[in-house]
Amino acid sequence: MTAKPRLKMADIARMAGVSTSTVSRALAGNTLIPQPLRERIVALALAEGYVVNQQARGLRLQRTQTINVVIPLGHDADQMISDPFFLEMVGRLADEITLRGYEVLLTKVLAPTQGWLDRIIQLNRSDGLLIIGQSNQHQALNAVADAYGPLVVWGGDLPDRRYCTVGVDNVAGARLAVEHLIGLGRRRIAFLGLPEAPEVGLRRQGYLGALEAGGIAVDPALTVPAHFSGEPELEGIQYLLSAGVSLDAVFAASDVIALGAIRALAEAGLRVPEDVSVVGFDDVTVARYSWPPLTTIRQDLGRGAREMVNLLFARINGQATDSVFMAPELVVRQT
Amino acid sequence: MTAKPRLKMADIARMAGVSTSTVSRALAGNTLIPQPLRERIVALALAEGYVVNQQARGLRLQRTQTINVVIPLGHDADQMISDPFFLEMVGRLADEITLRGYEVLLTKVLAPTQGWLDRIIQLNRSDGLLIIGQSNQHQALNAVADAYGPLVVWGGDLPDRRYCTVGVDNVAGARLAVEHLIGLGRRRIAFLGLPEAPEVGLRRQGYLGALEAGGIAVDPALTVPAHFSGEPELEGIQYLLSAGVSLDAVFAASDVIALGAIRALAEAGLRVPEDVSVVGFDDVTVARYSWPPLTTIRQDLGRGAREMVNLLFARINGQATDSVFMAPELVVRQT
DNA sequence: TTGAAAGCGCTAACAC
DNA sequence: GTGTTAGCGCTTTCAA
Repeated sequence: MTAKPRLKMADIARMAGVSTSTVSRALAGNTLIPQPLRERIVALALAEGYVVNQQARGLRLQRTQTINVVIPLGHDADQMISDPFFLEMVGRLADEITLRGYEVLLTKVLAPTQGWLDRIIQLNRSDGLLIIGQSNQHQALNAVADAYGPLVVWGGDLPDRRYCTVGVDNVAGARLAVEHLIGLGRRRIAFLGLPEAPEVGLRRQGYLGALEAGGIAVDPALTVPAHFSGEPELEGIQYLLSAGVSLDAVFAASDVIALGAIRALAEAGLRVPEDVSVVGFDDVTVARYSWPPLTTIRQDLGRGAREMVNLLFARINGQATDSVFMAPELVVRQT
Repeated sequence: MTAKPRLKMADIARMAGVSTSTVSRALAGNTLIPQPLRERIVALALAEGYVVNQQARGLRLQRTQTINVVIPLGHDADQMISDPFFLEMVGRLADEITLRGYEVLLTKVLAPTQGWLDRIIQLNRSDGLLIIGQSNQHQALNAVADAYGPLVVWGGDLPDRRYCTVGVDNVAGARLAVEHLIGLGRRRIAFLGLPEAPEVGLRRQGYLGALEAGGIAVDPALTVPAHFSGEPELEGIQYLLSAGVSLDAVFAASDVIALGAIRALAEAGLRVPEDVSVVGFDDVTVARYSWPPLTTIRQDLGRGAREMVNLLFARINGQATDSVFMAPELVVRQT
């Protein structure tokens, strides 16, 4: 293995018998350089496998051609992003960013500490920030948004929000879900999810609103704080069942929680949807693959990612942008 | 929104009444600077929210403190990485890389063209490459590995492989799966997967080997090229069923394909596992959440990611490394 | 049309 | 101990 030294622009310049200025201009497609020479230099670079060093270029130009996708993990103690929703979002964002000729820097912030956002910005590693989920960092986001423009957040519409946000109308989505369950004749509807997470909190608001509108009294025993991912959501339902709480429906704050619940119900000998109806939230890919296929509230991830990236690039160009909250959609499948 | 100018080291130096050299040394924890002064400078930087500009630092130091996670998409026409296996791998790698104080640059290569790997290297955006999946780039990887050290690939053990690889013994895994099915008394075992993908090809080898060892004649009609992700895998099984091919078991090259198959079987009125047994490959998170829970071949993603990152850092430090192929494990659940 | 030279923000060899 | 200075690889102003 002979580590061959990397080429620099000066090498190409020497080979071509011109200065680095000329190479730089030629590679940038500058029409000051006559086309034949330009093409000769471009061909030479290609043949030698030379590409401009982005680190040096970035320092000079004061930009990085990179977007930082950040996942703050304030609630989730476990180190992993295991929720497929986050993972799919990362994939979609990466597609959109790549499409625009930018690179993706992926950052997970395990325990957001004072100044974490400032730090990321000062590091000068990206031209803009895409934050997936507000976690428990609503105030930190507000504080930074006043002084730093190129920032777009995926999340819910919280009061006093001053940062540009893309998301779904969580309250409306939850209402859709619970109204559907009520329409099915269900009355004992459990809510599974950690309400401290902003979006889950909004979904719980929608749940409570729909119950009230349906004339159903809220039973606090039917709310179980389930984690966003991992195994613990199994325990949520198991806890309810072992406590002897009767229920005929479950509204879960995420599809993963819903799938866990279905499994726990099945293990307890309850049939879905005959004995208990279940509705999830997200319409993650696996919701379609589970059996029975999961009824859920669809968030259009593809569109969400596109909106986020569009807004971010607008903001990078100094434009002001509004937030976008998309209408959620009930996808009735078989649970 | 007042875009406040970013601080540079010179600003901190002025505030502290010292030179930038001193600040640089202090921030680096250099003991040449007396501890009180060092602490004063560190405190000042913290108070001002100053962090060293990584772009400038990287140029000077000739390193980026960044690992490039690359996903070559040679087979899959669709732009998305939708297979949860890839997505989970990205998450795990990100965890391991972050743990070591490095950043993650995520790159998807949609249609790998001549010289794509050289280009990534010449871009100088990372200190090492982690390639997820060989796709159809075995030769390109071999070619580059001779001259570029810090490169580790997730994939199968192909002949003539010269690059450092981490993966699972795909042949053994497939054998495990098919032996299990044979042990269940199954004889008409279908194989679902695109054999052009290297790992799938190896899994098919194991499938054929196990059939032979079990004294079962191979029926070519039972091999259906199913895509790695997306909906098309549904069609695979549907095609078989509509063609009137009888089968009593399915070995799928991935869990996603297996889940699609289960759904197609259910829609055709066939019960899993009563009428048809199904075994997947990967043990992706959702394999546990599906109902019935999927029997599958487990690849230890956590360990795999750890091995890849460890090997990569060893190689960054100039060490030679061996490849690692882990023993797969049959996880018997209910299909 | 092309090249020389300055400078992006940082680190470290060298001088004091 | 601390500061001066050179230079990492590039782009672009300025001069020719």
